[in-house]
Amino acid sequence: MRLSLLRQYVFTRRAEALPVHVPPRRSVPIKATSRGIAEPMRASQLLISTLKETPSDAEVVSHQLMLRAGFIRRLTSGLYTWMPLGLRTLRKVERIVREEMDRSGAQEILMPAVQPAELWQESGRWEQYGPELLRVVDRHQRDYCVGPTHEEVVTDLARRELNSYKQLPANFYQIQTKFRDEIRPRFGVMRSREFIMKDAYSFHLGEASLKETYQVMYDTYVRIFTRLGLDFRPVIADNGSIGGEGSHEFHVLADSGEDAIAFSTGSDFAANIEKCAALPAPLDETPERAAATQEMTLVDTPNAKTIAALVEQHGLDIVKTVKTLIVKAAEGVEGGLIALMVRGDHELNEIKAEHLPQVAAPLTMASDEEVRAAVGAGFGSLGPVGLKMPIIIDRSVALMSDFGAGANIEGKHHFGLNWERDLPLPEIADIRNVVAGDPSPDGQGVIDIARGIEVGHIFQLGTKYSEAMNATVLDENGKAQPLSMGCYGIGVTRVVAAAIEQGNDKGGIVLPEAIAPFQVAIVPMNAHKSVRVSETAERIYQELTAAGYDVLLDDRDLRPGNKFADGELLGIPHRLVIGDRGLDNGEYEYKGRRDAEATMIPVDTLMEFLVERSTL
RNA sequence: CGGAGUAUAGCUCAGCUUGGUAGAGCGCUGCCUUCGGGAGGCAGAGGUCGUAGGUUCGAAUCCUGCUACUCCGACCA
Repeated sequence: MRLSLLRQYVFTRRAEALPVHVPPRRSVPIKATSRGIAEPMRASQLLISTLKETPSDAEVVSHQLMLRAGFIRRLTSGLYTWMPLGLRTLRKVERIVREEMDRSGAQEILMPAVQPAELWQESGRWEQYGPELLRVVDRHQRDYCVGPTHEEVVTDLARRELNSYKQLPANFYQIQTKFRDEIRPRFGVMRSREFIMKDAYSFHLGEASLKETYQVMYDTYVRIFTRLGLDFRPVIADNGSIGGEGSHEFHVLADSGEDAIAFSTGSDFAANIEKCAALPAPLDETPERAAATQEMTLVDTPNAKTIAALVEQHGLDIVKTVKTLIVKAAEGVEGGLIALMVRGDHELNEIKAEHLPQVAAPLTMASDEEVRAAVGAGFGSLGPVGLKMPIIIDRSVALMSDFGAGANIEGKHHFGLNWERDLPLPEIADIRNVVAGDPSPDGQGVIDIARGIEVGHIFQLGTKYSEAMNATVLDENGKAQPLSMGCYGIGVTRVVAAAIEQGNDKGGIVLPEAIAPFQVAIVPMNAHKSVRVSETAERIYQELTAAGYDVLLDDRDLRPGNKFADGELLGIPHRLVIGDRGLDNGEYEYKGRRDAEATMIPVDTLMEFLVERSTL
């Protein structure tokens, strides 16, 4: 179509659609700063929908504050509108991600959000993925899904476009809306159904090249999260069925995080607790079982149904007690049940347990009735002695001596138990969560536990998709070889929530300068009366904007208290108050978002002062 | 999917037990006053009480179905 025709068409359509409403001309034109953010910048022209009260359905701080600050509004469960203020922050996150991805040599593309079922059938995930995959049917009754991830599409792209080893390695990324039909969306944008993700996919001939790019992406992620101003940690993750060492998660540290991560106080080691190996004993203890010193006794413990009660009522050291948990066994195990034992002060790691071949996946605890039918006693009286089912004990349980356990008789426990004397030593496995103080699996230092929000994940996929979808290139010998793949994700929308989860106080949001909706808020005092104030505020605003700062001029007709409160709630790092009082002394008032007190700064030092205080 | 709960004004909630025709605070509109930490006064707008049915002379209130949302659990890069 000729451009002139197109113009005419567009013009006509526009004229039809918008015949009446002509938006008022802005007094200052919209423009782009050096950061590329187009700015409405005058508060009176911006939708600043702040709430004084906390909406009742928001559970975590970041969600509460994002609603109160007018960053987001909920449409329905798991779906959110990004309001002007929130979008500014989101765009800044995207921008940093994009800049660093580009710097790493990755190429940006944009794939469709809606994907044909055929590709997913080819990879086998149409069946595997389950109800989290939102499936839709078009008018021709063809099946599609709304993409939760893009391995299939990108592998399809690669098999069409990549033919030769000479085109490799290649890394493609996009920043795009995904949809996962989460069973239970929660915490606002932290676990929503629709979200924005940066996902990258690299293609290689051979492992070495993959590992090289993987390392580049690891370094790129460190740069990204550092620039975002977040307290984060790369954490070893498990590759599951694919195997290998090639997976890291990036976690933002926050108490409300959904994941527990174990890290060493003596090295860089960090792992998701789900996957962190638990060594049998602390380093300063002998990893051998102490000799038996007590006789096995049968004790009446009618009121001791829990470990805590047992310890309380019978003076047992908690590390001399064991928990016996009965779960459904994998098919083929006689009786259908299996017992798992961990020390009284430890917790079963359900992921590890589920991976045991004898245990049914998903892990299912046996009901009280099932246990009574099989054992003759209920929860609280279970133990290994005479138990007629397979038993698997944790490594640390194997090292116990003189310990107490339920006797499989209602209201009775055995004390003074010893393996290989009173009962045979069962199969041993690592089935517990590591706890603070455990030795680090890398042999250096001890484990400490922190909570984290997973904001990034990098992964060496290998040839899983390329083989399933027949994506090959010719190598130097003219032979077709399957592509090795890596994939690298960052939850962009989740990053915003995580940043707020990490940065907040009574006043509201405290964002790093790199991603705050504005860097500087200018609050003129009494601007409607003092021409001097309003003109000065206007001038500073122009100067700072020209200098590349992202500035909000709060020209709203509100009382100062409202503006101060809003500025804090929004998390704007720098605040300048322009008032007659200060101007009489040749000063502006400055307050950093984290500062307890405001400081007066001489008018002519403003620029240097801001440069010094700015973290960008 | 299992368990629990909620649904009344834009937001936070009261009213429901014991049925009698709709309330508060905040927010919003106008006017006045005020202007350095979410001011004050006056006047207003705004609700088919989630929805469908039932009981009743009469239902926000009692009963039943449905829907939406929230929380706990199982699930999950």
